[in-house]
Amino acid sequence: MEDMYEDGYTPPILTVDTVIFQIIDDEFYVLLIKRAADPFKGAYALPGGYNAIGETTREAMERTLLTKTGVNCADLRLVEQLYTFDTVARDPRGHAVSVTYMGLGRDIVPAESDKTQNPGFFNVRELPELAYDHKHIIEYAHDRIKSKITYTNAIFSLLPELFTLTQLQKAYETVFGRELDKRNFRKKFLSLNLIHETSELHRDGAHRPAKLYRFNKQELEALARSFD
Amino acid sequence: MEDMYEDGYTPPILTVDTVIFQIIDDEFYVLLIKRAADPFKGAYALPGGYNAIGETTREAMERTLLTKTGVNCADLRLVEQLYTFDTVARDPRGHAVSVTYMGLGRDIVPAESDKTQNPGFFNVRELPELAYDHKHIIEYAHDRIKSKITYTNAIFSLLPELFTLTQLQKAYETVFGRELDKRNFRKKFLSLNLIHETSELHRDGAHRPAKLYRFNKQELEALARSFD
DNA sequence: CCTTATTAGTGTTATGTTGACACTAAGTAT
DNA sequence: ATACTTAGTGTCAACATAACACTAATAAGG
Repeated sequence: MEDMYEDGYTPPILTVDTVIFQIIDDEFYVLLIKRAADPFKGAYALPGGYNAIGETTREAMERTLLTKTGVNCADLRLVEQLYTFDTVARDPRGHAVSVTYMGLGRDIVPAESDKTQNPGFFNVRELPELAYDHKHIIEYAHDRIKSKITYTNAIFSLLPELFTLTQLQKAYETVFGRELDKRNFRKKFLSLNLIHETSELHRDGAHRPAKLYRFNKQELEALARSFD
Repeated sequence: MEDMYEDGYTPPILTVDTVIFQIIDDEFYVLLIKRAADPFKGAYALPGGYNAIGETTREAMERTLLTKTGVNCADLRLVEQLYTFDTVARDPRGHAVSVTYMGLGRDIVPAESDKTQNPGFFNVRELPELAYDHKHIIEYAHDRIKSKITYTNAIFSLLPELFTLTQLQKAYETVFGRELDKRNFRKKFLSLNLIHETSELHRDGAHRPAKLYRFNKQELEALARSFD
């Protein structure tokens, strides 16, 4: 039992857990599953699972996300490792180590099927009871993205390719959970030179149409100045 | 071989690696060992090792640090997890996952003995050839602490309990690797209310003695405003 | 076509922060 | 007493932040 490796080394259990966020109707949502088995059977939890030998934690994350929620990691716009938690006793057999990831995207639709475990997006302001320390992990991820959008262009990952300045501001407000001043926001954000105006307009009802903008890059880049 | 766990799950190899920094003579140093065995026999590397079953990564870090360098984690002033690297092929038997930690302290002395592996502090500006991707991990850790001292009081961990403003400024300059303006530094840092003056003076040669200061807290706290 | 409703879009001012810059103060050594 | 060395201090200009209200452009409905 102990000599799987030649020198008698036995590693602990390794798992991954993933926090997928997206904005829906100007609210911030996180992807959860309902646990089908003990421990915490019937409770909600982050999608995750065991990290098998021979796969990277990133690969294990992509695999478990697809299996448990039907979400393809390639449809996410930004994925990054968050933190590694020792405190998650995922497995009744003993101590487990969980590497966590955060993923951001738009129009992500979990697939309901036999193999999936009732995946769905939940408003982060009204979370159900969560298994393990997953509430803590979600808060950690939320803090990370709040911080990240102040010194990078990470907000692109939550927006469509073409967007109005109002949509951009709303995305910030949704992540921050507070309102921002319209004129100050526009002045500051435009000075960062992360986006450029297009010739297209967004028509959306009985009012003046808004110019549509596009990010210069759809990859993460750090800002010269921080944003807030 | 595959059924150590009842359901056939076999975890990958789990290791920890630790980046210990301290300031010596106004230069920034990192703790390295000389590898006694292949792979990379004879090359320098971060202290680290296998994470056994039943211990947390933090416990594995403390254990391997003590074993390989004689440094007791309790003598460090600040320890935090950095990142988990999949890319460290520590083990020729295959893919390994390495959880890394950063530790900061002062007057840390590695112990030379049979069990230790030639531990010593190396100036981060003149590093020897390093095993694995440990150079990358050290740079990652260095970036982290550079950033951390701009929005927390983390610098306390590199200073003695009583210190002068000049020593404080030198500590920042050492971590940043660049010089700061004396008047602006003092004005800004004192406005953060992290430290208070004591009645003691530091006499150090044929010149005006300097007031000694003390941190209000010897624990990590975030700043209201960022510092730079 | 005119009115209304609705969101888009814009500038100024006061306050605070940053960054550049040079001299006096207090001690020791000779 | 003089020289030397590090400690300690203030101003000003440039820039960033935060508070704040009106006009512009369109669609819908009468």
